[in-house]
Amino acid sequence: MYKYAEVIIDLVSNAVDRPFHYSVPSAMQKDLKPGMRVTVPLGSRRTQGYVIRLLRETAIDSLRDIIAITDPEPLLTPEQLALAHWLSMRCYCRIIDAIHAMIPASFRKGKQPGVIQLIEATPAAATVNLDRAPAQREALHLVLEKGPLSRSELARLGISSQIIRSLEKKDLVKSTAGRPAQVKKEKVPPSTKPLIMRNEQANCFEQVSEALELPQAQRILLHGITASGKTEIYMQSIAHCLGQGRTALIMVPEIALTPQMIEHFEGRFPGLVAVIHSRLSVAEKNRQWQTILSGEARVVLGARSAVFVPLDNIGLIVIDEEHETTYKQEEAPRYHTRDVAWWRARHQRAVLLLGSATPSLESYYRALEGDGLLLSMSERVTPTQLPPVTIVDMRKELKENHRHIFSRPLIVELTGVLERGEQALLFINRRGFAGFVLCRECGYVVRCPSCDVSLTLHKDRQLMCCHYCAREESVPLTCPSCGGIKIRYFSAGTQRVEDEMKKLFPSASLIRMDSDTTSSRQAHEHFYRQFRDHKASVLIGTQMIAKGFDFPGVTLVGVVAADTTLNLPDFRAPERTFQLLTQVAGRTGRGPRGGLVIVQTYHPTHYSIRAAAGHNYREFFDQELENRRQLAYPPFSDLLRFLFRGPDEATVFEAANWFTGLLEPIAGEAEILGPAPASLYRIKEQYRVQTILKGEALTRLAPAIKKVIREYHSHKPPWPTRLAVDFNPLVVL
DNA sequence: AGCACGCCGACT
DNA sequence: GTCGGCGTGCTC
Repeated sequence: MYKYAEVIIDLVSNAVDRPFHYSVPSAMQKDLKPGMRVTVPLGSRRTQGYVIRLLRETAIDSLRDIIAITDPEPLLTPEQLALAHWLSMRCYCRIIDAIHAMIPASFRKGKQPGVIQLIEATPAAATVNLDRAPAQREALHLVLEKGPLSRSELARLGISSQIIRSLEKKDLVKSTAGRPAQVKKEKVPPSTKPLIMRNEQANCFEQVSEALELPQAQRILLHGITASGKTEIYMQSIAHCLGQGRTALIMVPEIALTPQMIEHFEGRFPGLVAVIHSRLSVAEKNRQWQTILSGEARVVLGARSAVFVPLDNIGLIVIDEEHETTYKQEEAPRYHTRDVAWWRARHQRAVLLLGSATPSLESYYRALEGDGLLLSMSERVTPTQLPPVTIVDMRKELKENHRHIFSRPLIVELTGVLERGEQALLFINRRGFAGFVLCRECGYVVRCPSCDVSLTLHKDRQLMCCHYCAREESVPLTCPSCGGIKIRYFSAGTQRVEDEMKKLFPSASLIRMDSDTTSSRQAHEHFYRQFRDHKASVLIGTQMIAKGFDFPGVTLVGVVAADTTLNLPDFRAPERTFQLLTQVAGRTGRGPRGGLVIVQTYHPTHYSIRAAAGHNYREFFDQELENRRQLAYPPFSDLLRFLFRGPDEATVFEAANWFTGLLEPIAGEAEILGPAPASLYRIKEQYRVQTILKGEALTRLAPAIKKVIREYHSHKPPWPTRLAVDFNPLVVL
């Protein structure tokens, strides 16, 4: 018998980030299982905790008893417990942070929904004589007749909970965890049939099927250009996997999880799909979770957080658009969905299928090196060509005295599109009107007083807005520095593009989509429909229009300023630019009239832009890989970022220096960069200083690093400086 | 995270 | 003399 339990306290604090041992009262020993939630004494009060392990013995002498078991069933599966431990080592997070990532927040407060107590008769009930307790006899009779009943059902039949308790005491009934009957969905989307695949597609599917038949975990990268039919391969692979009696987990970027997308899957696998994402209501999330726990759901479709769902017997994990940055969680636990998925694939001997038109450098390099399978598709499903891309050199435009934010070629093409009644997308990766406001006489730039960035002009509200802390200031009429009146607005945003469109083409109907106009999912849906139904001819937007807008009516895509992303001081800027341009370019040329892409840039010869224009992933990859090799950046190394932030500049540096000193003796071959001010040195009144550890296979250092982090947190007096640790961060700003 | 313990200022 | 301020330290 296990007399002791290892418990993780449900408090988000570094001070209790370690297992605590408790003794299990003998009455509880038969019920307590790992993964269960319990009430335990801690100091002078009670807290919730999670049992991570049962123990036969312990070296701790001052043991206290577990007070109670919270739910009838474990909240965490054995796989999730193992995964939580791995996550805490990999992401340097508290174990409780890892645990919280696996359980919906609504489950954690109060009782576990979807699980109810069912009252069931014990074998002893058949022979017992209850003549002197008629109420109990009647209750027992009902339970024997009608099988397990919930307390509420018994209450409806006139059996009080007092009676049930008496029967429990006599061991004539016992309560077990059960689930209420399923609520059936009213609407079932029309079912869809598998499509006939092209040769190339069928070939890729064949290879995935073969991998599914193998007994070991397999890693496959499916590199297919936009519209090459990756989704159909996913669908048929899922079907194959279900045919083996296994389940499938499908990850998509949050933004792709539209009602159309969900219907698509539900239509193909009616009654088998559970959908998990952050915007579900509490009740809906509970319902979806329940279908997973009960085994009713065989396919789980979800965004990032769904990678932790307690789905058993997984045969296939798909990560669609695997390069997307939304797969990285930017708060603790700072995991990458791809890494967690690969862990689970290995654990369950499943196939991990990564799909993308522009794979991350890490994934493509890994596949090229022979770690896993690389499948490629270079043809579109419909026999349309990839659109020709014209690069416009904005320096030349300027030299020839054309100062407009739209180059002459773009104006010509826009005119044509509007005359022919076609549609255009205008992409600009900045919201607002102007990126910064500058005095032409003294060069003064209006900056946010709390953050280390310039303010963005929002002309509609006549305000300047900080895109980091949302602070708003009025627009100065005269320069606050020199009193000059020659104020200019630099680098255009979506509002400016809208303004200029209205001036140039007053009769054109426009839609602007950015986080200012399109904050809710409903707004997103609304604009999507409007544009699809040709209620507007030009759609102006940020990143959010780069994905999922597959309209045959679109014959022109204009990238107003390709340099916005390229100029970010981040080593992944070229990769992000290439991905974005490729994605935007893929929005056109889907109809019979073909399409055209115009990219405006001040860096017309940059390889990211040239390769995107030539639809040549390999050209981009080879060049970028060489750069990464030179600088020993990923995939040739791992990065570990320690970000210190706090309100006092000197203290933040002091903390960072002290911590970095602790790191030196354990760094080994790894290189220590910093401490240095982060590119965004100040956000919301907080100074930010970072130290970056760069080296091959940093995971080997994990235990030692974990110790250093521990020491930092236990140092007295505690630093008022917060430390965030990020393994292989995607953005280093 | 919370809560007790502890060691210094202004009060019924 | 005590009540209570919040810095410091601990919780199986």
